Amino acid sequence: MLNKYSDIENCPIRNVLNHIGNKWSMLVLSILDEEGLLRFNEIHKAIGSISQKMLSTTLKRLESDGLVKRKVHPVIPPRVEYELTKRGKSLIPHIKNLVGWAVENFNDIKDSRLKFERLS
Amino acid sequence: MLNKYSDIENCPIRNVLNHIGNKWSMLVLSILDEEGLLRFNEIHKAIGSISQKMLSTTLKRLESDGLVKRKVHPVIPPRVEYELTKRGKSLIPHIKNLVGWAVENFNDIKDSRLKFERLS
DNA sequence: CAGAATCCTCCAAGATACTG
DNA sequence: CAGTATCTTGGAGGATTCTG
Repeated sequence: MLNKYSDIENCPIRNVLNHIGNKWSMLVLSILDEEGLLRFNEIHKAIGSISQKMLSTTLKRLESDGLVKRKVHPVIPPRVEYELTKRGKSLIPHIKNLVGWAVENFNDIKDSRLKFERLS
Repeated sequence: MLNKYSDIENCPIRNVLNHIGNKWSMLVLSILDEEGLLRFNEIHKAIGSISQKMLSTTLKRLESDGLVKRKVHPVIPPRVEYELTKRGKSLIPHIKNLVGWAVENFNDIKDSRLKFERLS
């Protein structure tokens, strides 16, 4: 370990992103927070642009981290429902704060980007 | 726009991740917050494992978003210093909250993962 | 309905070498 | 010292097909 920032396995900053910093995780968590209990296809329709494979992968990762609970009803056709766990719910406020910051600052950031491009 | 979650350009959730959800941005922001004004090579050494190219790319993106200020001193050899802007500083508390959550929950998450793997 | 399996594309990220 | 300029690659993500 070179220093306190370079230890990938145990650096909390790095680990945050490896858990929820991928393309779909925060979006799925936010939807489950807003909509509550949802079936696979309901989440699928809510996002619209996600593929079945990526939704499946994302849900599996969130389930393995204990952020989402998967309930299988043994009926035909299958009925599988997803909802946030207690741990998942505890993450929601932080996501909302981040989203709130992004909403507040997005226009200014877009302006900064335009200025930056004109100077390049 | 299919619904409120699927509009990639204007969805704040998606935009948060596109800005700071890449591999190095949050780490660089955190280091600049803790260490204050730093030269290019000082950041490079602080992280250790990042390549010059990725550090350059990351700093440029943060600068273009107005999160980091770049000061060039016209001397030889070159001296370039980086520090957080006001906007960059306003993001720090949210990052810290997220990191705090990750630190608190990381052991439990690792346990969940092990259990999940044993059942698969 | 809820996915698994397969194949494919593309780009973030890395390695290396060079420079004002 | 503080970067570019190229080249390369692993793997996230996507498209399509199949199934209990």
